[in-house]
Amino acid sequence: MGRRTGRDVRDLRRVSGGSELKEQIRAALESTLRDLQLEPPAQIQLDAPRDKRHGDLSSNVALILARASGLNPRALAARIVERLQERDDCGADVDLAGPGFINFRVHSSGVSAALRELLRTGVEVGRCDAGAGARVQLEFVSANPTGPLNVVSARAAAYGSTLAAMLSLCGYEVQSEFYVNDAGRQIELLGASVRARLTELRGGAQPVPEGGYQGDYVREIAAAIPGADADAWLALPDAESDAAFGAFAVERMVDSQRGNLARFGVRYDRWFRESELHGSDAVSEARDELERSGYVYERDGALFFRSTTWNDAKDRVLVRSDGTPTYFLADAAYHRNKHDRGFAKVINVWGPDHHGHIQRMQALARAFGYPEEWLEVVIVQQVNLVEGGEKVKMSKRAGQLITLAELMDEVGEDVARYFFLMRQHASHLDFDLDLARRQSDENPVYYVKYAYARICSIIRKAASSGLRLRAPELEGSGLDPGADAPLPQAAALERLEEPAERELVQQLVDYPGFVRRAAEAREPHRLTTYSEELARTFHRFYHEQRVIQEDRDLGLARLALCHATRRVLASALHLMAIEAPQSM
RNA sequence: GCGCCCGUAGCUCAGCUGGAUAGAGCACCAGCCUCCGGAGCUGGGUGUCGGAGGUUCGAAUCCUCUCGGGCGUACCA
Repeated sequence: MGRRTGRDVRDLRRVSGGSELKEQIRAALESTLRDLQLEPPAQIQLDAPRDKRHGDLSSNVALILARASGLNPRALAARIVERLQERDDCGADVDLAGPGFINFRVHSSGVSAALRELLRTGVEVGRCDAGAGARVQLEFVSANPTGPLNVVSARAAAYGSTLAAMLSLCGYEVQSEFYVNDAGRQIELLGASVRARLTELRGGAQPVPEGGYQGDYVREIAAAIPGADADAWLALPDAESDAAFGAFAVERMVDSQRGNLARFGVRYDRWFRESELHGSDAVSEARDELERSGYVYERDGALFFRSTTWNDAKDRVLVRSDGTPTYFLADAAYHRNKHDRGFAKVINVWGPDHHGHIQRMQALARAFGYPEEWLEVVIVQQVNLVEGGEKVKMSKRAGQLITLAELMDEVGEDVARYFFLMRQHASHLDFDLDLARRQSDENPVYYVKYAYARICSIIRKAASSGLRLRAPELEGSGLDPGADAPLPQAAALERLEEPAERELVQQLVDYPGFVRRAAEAREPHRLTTYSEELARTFHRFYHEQRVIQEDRDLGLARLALCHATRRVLASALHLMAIEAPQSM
């Protein structure tokens, strides 16, 4: 898989992203520009304006080309509009507005054709081939197996799993991975802590070591050790004993983390053990390769990596003066391993405490000779739980952590996922526990779910009064797939002319491109915004127009609109791993 | 000190990689159920987009500086 330049990506977008309608207008516009002896810009901007009065699509070409053409933007736009109006291949009414925008109001035949296209695309709305099968690895959470998952890990889990689903829908071959740090000093400490608690359980007295783990879960682990094993491990010399207890504890913790993540709707393609690297030659190979690269030197008996070559604040230690490898070297080996596995791109989702590590990691990738865009690091910012208007104090040492499991017990999986996804990942998140607990209209998750349930209800109701459409994706869903009535022809859908209907159609048609842009920007939170807006438009449509009514053709057209909305909402909720309820 | 992130309505935040009069929710007020689900809809008002420069037809968005807040800055992981 070769490097993909920005240009390649743009070209792909044009092929796969835009609706036919948009491409038709784009083509007409390009051709008009050539008629006027103007070179069309590399990428003609043609977007839906915020304000509906400006039409369905709007282009800024006149503003862009004004300088080159020697005309002021408005005059140039006027000439372009004039030419466009003479053509009949545009499928839209054209007019000039503002400082030189060219606005298109798509004919209703075009709108209905777009809707029909969406309804015909099969079960997977929003699927496109922007990724062209490129292999992407997405690593997220990767919390140490030394304690339960906290809320930042939970946020990263919601973020990462949703992004993975989005990329996958956009044609990338995604592998999700959890890196388990099951080696090193922290594991020894965990083992020693468990051993201390076990001794305590047996009536002895042994303090938890300096810097060890204090939480109750350590006692629980100790209590779960089979007696015979415990006897044997206690008899070992200290270092080996710690290691034995540590290994047991790690397995317990990983199982628990895996279980909680699964409950949270997150499953990984692979759980990668750091110990796997140490057990093979991977670590020493990474070290050798770095030494060959020449970006390595020895000082004070330790081996340093010259990461300052790539703007890191200081050089980093690879091997300590006592001869033991650092976590950083293991990480080097890990990323080398990722590269060897053939990923075209690797995305690491890290917590806020790791943002200082980005430079050195990028430096490593550079030293290994990987392309600049190969490694992408995303930081998911911290989470404040807010209750009664105040931040909940969380102290790791006192064991007063709110865990993912507790959060799910408290507010439910769907609410938790949605709340974590509501905010941009780079922003600190205030998680309002009071609001999250409320199962009411104030809680935005239910707003979206309610819209979905309402649509399902309408579909049921319509079927019982003889109004039904063929909708194969509803097989086995409990909703009537209505095998007898085919999808209305575009002509029938043309009757969807009310403002609420047109707006709904346009939001629906925009969905595939929206998902793709959100995926490429690594911003899954946009799905929540989109879902809420779509739900709002649907509710308005529902209040303004009746689906089930005398005029059967109009009823079928509106029912088709309901089906399309249902599919898109289902897709968005599915990407977020949130249940779409048929009733609530 | 250095680095990263964030400053948008009273509060919590959107703003889809530069577009037209900056938008939602919450909170407050007033309306809407003989009718497909009222967990809904409709109206009512809020802004020096932290500040100052710059880039250009056009800036919340890009660049520089600056002021606040947060986090990070281990031969820990």
